[in-house]
Amino acid sequence: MTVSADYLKDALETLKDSGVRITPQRHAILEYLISSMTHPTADEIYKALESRFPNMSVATVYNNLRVFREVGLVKELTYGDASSRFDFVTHEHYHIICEDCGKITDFQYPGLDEIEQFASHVSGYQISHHRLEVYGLCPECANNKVN
Amino acid sequence: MTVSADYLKDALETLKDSGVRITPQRHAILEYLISSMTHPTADEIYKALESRFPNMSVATVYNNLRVFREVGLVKELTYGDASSRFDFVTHEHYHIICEDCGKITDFQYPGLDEIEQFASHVSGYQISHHRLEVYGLCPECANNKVN
DNA sequence: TTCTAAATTAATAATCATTATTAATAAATA
DNA sequence: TATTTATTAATAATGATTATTAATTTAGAA
Repeated sequence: MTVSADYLKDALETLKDSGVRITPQRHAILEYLISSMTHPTADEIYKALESRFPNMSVATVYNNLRVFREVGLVKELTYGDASSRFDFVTHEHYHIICEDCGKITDFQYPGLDEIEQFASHVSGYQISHHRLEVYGLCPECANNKVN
Repeated sequence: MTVSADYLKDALETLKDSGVRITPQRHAILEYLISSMTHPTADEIYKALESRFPNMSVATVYNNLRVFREVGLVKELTYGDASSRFDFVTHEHYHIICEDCGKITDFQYPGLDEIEQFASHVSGYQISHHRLEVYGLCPECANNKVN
């Protein structure tokens, strides 16, 4: 079983291999992304690290999230709302999003390759990947609705 | 087989039933959404109607797209890029998006209810709907890559 | 028809996430 | 050590979308 520490170790390795310098800011952003399971926005990361890096700029967070995206360490999630969320890439998974509180829950589901093949067949596209999200009410919010 | 004219007729009916006034601007925006198969942005709609409505404001386009969304006539599509795209709602379908030119092609695929049930089961969420997109290269762009 | 209230529009200002710019700093390498 | 390069921080700029507000249009009552 891979734990957080290993994810971080592997991520730093990936950066090193890609010729990207490992700065204290990058280390902290990565650490936060891995430890928090909340798919945070850039601003949330910024605020979370404010006490440790009082001088860090929001732009630095954005810049490094872009760097991480480019080397494949994070995925940018864009839903209808204002800002992007960032997800540390571990294994393939999908998201269930609560329409009330915005919480994002991971789940795995196998075998959607079939859809890609079908799409390729009917459209003539060369498929590279797909994106799937499920929307609904999380148990807490569903419960609140009842009361 | 339902044709464009019928879609428009039904859409106007929906507006009427919802107590939403049918203004010339709304008529034109709807007409454009239905006729163009390009999933346009608000700005594209604005520019397309500029000659017929020289005084129309961009805000009017946004306002009315929101009204249409609220009565269920259009869906707002948010991808990674800058601006939302708007899709007139006819039958359920999915999108294949070209990663090169941004073209959006519709396709239909049955029976993804199973995923919703699975997601509900593992997460405890009350599922309302899902969203799926497939990404790749359209035939034209794939061809250009070769040359 | 005329009057009144409500809805809609147009113009414009405001907001807010993200990106660009640039000077200062830190790190890698010669 | 000297020099080049990457990175940061601060800030300005951008651009999509929303809010505000006054003017206009429409629907329905009198």
